[in-house]
Amino acid sequence: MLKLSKLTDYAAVVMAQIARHPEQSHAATELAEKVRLPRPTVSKTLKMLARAGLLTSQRGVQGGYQLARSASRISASDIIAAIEGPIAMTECSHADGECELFNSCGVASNWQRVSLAVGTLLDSVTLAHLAQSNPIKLPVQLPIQSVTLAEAVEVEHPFEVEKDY
Amino acid sequence: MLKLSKLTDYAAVVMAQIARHPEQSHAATELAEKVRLPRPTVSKTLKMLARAGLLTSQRGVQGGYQLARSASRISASDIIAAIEGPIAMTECSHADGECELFNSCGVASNWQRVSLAVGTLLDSVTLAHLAQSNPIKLPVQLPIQSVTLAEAVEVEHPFEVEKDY
DNA sequence: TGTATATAGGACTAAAATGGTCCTATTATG
DNA sequence: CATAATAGGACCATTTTAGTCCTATATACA
Repeated sequence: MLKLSKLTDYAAVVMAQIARHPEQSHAATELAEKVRLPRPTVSKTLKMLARAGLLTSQRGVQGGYQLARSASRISASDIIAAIEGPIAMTECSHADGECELFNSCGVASNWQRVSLAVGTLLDSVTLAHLAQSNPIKLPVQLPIQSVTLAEAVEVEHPFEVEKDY
Repeated sequence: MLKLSKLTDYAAVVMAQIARHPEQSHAATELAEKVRLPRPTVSKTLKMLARAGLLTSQRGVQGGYQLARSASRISASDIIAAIEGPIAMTECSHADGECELFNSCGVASNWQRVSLAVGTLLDSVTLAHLAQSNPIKLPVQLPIQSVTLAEAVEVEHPFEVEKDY
């Protein structure tokens, strides 16, 4: 499914909620009510987001959470990474690969490129985008051009993958 | 992590192996040795791929698996979907949403757009791309322009998300 | 026609990840 | 000093995933 975890989903919802009132401080209890999710769970995601540096926190009376920077400077991948760790589609996607099958694999480097492309895409989506509840539908030019991929035409010749069709 | 399951990873490796010799039929045992993975597991993924229509199978002596269509007509999302089901980043990404929080959520429609964009990206990557073991690094223009997203500039004004920064 | 070689389908188990709750600090306000 | 908030982490139940294995079915060919 290539699915985000529920907690990541909650995180996005909560972040969006905060982004809509960035000037004030938001307590876990308040946010839980707003997004209609159990308080302990909301609290847990808030802690994770704060530890990742996306939220600042204030303890004590009148405390709570605020965005650490503007919503347009927080990306979807920031939020995902805060909850699930770095975005990597495969085991070997991250640099310090310890997959002993790396050599016999044959697709590793290309999966890494795909992973990179997905990462770039998710970088380009901001919390400001997500928080907008009544979106204007405008095409957005994504900076995918910077991601390199093998060219299909070149592949087919050496391996003759097209022959059987 | 937004990670693919191991089986999906195996599936990609096995498909790539087959794609490199598309004219011949490949038995599970042979493929398992080539990719150095346990036979039952490889067998399982092959069955899934066949059931999804990406491979054709032949039983009996001299039987085995072949690509159902050319490698350039099989996409990464085909492979992912064969193992993990349809690509959907969030619970509510697929049409028949039954998330009771949909209304209070506030980010649903935009996550759906992001999910769509990731799907489009994965559609544009073919097995021919993946199978190429020594990739030529060429920029590829992805058809992401067709995916609509909320415009950040428009978001910031109504909710004043930029004010606090 | 029988035997060997394949895949098909699904049951089953063990291990890991996830979701969710709760408890005990710590910090800040007034 | 009491109250209200976050910090950190322990803990458990549930679900998902990985992996194996068994039985049935189909095909080739001697």
